[in-house]
Amino acid sequence: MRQSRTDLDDVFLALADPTRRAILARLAEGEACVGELAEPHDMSFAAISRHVHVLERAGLMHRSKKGRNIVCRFDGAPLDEVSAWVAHHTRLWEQKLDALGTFLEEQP
Amino acid sequence: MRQSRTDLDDVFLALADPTRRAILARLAEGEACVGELAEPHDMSFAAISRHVHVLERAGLMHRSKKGRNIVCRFDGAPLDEVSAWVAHHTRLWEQKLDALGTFLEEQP
DNA sequence: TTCATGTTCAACAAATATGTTAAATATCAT
DNA sequence: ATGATATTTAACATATTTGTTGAACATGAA
Repeated sequence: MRQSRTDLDDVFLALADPTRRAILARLAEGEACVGELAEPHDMSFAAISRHVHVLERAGLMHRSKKGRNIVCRFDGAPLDEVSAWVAHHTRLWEQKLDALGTFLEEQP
Repeated sequence: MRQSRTDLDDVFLALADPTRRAILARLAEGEACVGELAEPHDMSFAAISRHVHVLERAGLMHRSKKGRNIVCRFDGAPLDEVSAWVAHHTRLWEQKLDALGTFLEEQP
């Protein structure tokens, strides 16, 4: 029944969880392996591993093997789409508000 | 087990659905009642009504009664938080990339 | 080889999301 | 009052998320 997920769906969905945003915040500071990402969280390793997959599905990070670690690297590219969506709609809204204000001012 | 939802969770979650983004896009053009919002969607009225509630919970729109209609109005305020989060992390990431580039250039 | 480490995967449980239909509620028009 | 219109709510089904634990796998070290 559900429409297939778009890229933007995946990105917004990935960002809609505080643990995942924390992981991304950590990765924005520099690369880290899954173990390091898990460390600050009171949650099983496996759970973090899955959060990492959700972030990867959204394109917000990439993994690469390095010895027995998996190194994770932030990728901000999908955030551009988010920015664009938000900016576009914010602008539309503000224009409508301005138009309304002008209209009200012009009324006697 | 689940941590309580934050404002940002609600906003991102609300945005993570194409139907809801379409509703918001429509509202950014100007206010509309629930029936008008439902019209373009091949989905039951009740389903749209619930999407509207999700958007309202996120603070992205407000409802007010007008006769037998419920008028919905866009509110872009929560998008500022989204913008701020995205901008902050994009900036961090770019700084790290720049720093890495500089480091690589300085290597023999 | 053997053992510890880092990570994923499978199986499961509980919570949440998403949609449906039908009944309930409120308002406007006759 | 009666009936049509606009919206919500309840009851239900299904799918998805999110977490847990324990087994599986790959790699590096002894």
